[in-house]
Amino acid sequence: MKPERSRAKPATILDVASEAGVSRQTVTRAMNNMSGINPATKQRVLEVARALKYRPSRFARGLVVAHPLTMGLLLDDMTNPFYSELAASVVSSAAELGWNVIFADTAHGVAGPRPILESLAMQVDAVIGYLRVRPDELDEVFGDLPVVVLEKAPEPGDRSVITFDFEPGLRSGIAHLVDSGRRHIAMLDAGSGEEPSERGWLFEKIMVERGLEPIRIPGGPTIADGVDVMRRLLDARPEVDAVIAFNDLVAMGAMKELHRVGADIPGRCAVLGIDGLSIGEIVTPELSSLALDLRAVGRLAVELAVGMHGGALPMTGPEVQRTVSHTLLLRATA
Amino acid sequence: MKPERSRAKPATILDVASEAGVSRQTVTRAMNNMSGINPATKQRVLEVARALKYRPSRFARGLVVAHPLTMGLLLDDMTNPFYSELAASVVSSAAELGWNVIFADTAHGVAGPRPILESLAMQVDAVIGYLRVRPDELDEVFGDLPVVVLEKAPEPGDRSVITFDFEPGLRSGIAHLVDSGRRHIAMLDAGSGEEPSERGWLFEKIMVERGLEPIRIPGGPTIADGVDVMRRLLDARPEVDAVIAFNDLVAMGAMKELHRVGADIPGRCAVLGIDGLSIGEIVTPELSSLALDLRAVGRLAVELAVGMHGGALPMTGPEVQRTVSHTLLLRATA
DNA sequence: CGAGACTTCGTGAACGTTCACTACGCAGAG
DNA sequence: CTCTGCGTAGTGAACGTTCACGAAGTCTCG
Repeated sequence: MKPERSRAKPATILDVASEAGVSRQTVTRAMNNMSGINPATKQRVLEVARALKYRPSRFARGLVVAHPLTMGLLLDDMTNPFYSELAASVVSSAAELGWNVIFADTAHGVAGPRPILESLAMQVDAVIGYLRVRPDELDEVFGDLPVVVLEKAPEPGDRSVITFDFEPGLRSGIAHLVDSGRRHIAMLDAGSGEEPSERGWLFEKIMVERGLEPIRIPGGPTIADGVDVMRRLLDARPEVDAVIAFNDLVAMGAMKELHRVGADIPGRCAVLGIDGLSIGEIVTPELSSLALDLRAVGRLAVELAVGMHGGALPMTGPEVQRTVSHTLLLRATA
Repeated sequence: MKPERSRAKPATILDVASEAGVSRQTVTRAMNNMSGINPATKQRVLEVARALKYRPSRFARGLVVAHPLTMGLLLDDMTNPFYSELAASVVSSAAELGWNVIFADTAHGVAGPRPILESLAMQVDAVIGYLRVRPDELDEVFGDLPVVVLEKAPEPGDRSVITFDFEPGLRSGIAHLVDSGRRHIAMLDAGSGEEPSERGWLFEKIMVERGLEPIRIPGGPTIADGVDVMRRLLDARPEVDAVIAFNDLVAMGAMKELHRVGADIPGRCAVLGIDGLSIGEIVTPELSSLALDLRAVGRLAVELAVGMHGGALPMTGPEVQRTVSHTLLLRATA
């Protein structure tokens, strides 16, 4: 009464072959329904395969046939709509090129980002992601893997980087607010601590250029932070008549607070988000925003990564560094 | 002036070995920084490896060492927050168990879902997903792979299924609306065509049981559909004082329309969504909903799939069929 | 000076599959 | 009766890596 290898080893092609009384090659022919096999044998082999729960090893197969290419996508928090819209774009762009996408979410990592990175590096042929690690650490982990880093200022000798240049968008956003009569414009920022983010100091720079006072309130990047920072702003500077938020989530938090105190949007205070998420349409009034074309960003990232993988593009240098900027998406809050 | 194998074949461990004047094993030792190697040789090997752009084949390695397990996740549209919240949960639950997750988005498939399914089946060790295909087709594509199907009514002999039982949630939702004095409750449905969805006919059943008229308007599942169907409802049945929407997106669309016509929520008309998405918090007033614990669903799906893979659970039958239901999440619209 | 012990490195085998080729049996044509 | 061709099936080799083992060389110490 032996346990017939209950949970020992998964069946191999040889197990199937001997059980069905044929050779490896015949099993292969049956499994991949190739020509040159008698329908009766094919049937029999298939039945044996099923009985033995045989599944061809993807590793052994990958060794022999053309490898299925796989992209690693590294995101901070998939729950955030910004990242999920980006992810959707990357997945579909990659699919069009015949690549798979494997995900890693650094926010929910069990033991910090580093192990996640290491394990991802083993599994994939290229990486796209929000990588907030030093360049040398990048080399250490990924070696010569193609890597596209998102939203990072390019430095000479850097890997492929897609930079988000907030300046043109911010400039046109502020211009629009000023043109519509706003004079007390505040930025709901989310740098690290009291430090301004890049968006924060660009805002200050542009405002100063225009001879306007740059009101900048530090906070966090979530909806709740938006509520909080807007409340503080209203207390400290009741004269504000427009806010630009660190992102759309913060903007929607700010809108919630404005609604709570009964302030009309955009009458009493205009609101301008950053990101241009599609969920900006679900709030009332619909959120105006400095929009990034996330579909285009995802597609660009995939094209760069695939290009580097194929050797059409170098792994580093200006040729693989791109800049994208925002366009003013006017809906109803500004 | 030969092109030194510019784009011919990627370097193998043997190329590195001969170039560095050592053996395979020494290269292995250097790459996986194992003990028993002279630091100087290790350094040299590493340099050669880098120069040749050598990357160990994950297939060859997977053949020898313990396989990294991979989960396939099949979703309709990652852009939809419902799916992305679910995806985030699956990714993190899987990561905790040491599994990778590879994504497929059937909405953006190039040649229909079938090829996507086929290619996924080759790549993964288990599948979780919204699979709207016939059971026999499932067998055909996935064979004996563990498969967890989401949101499907269980049938005898079925594979693993996580059923969403809308009845308890709907019952308590309707009870709450009635208790707060609503009498003209409508369902903003999104079945196929004029046909009621499961949520639709359950709504009708419960309403009839209570002796109330079940008003059900067919529509679609998006925000825009919500706007549209609410407008039609307001035209046809101005007396409605509460709506239950097919999902949160439709509910938010309905809220937009109510805002547009200046109707107070929940004063003039209560709104109850289904799903309990976290983005329900960004609208004003915050959306009440029949909430599904998506983190729990994701975790459950992963546990079932991993259990089936490991042999702890059968591949089919009642032991791997679960039912989850909604809880009434009261925020501000009902 | 020789016996061990340790350090460093190399060799055969194995993982599971597919490709290219060969072998067999049998039909019909010459 | 032999030759050719076709349908079917099997065999050696290869893919690129790691594991288990063994073989040198160096060092230590009696």
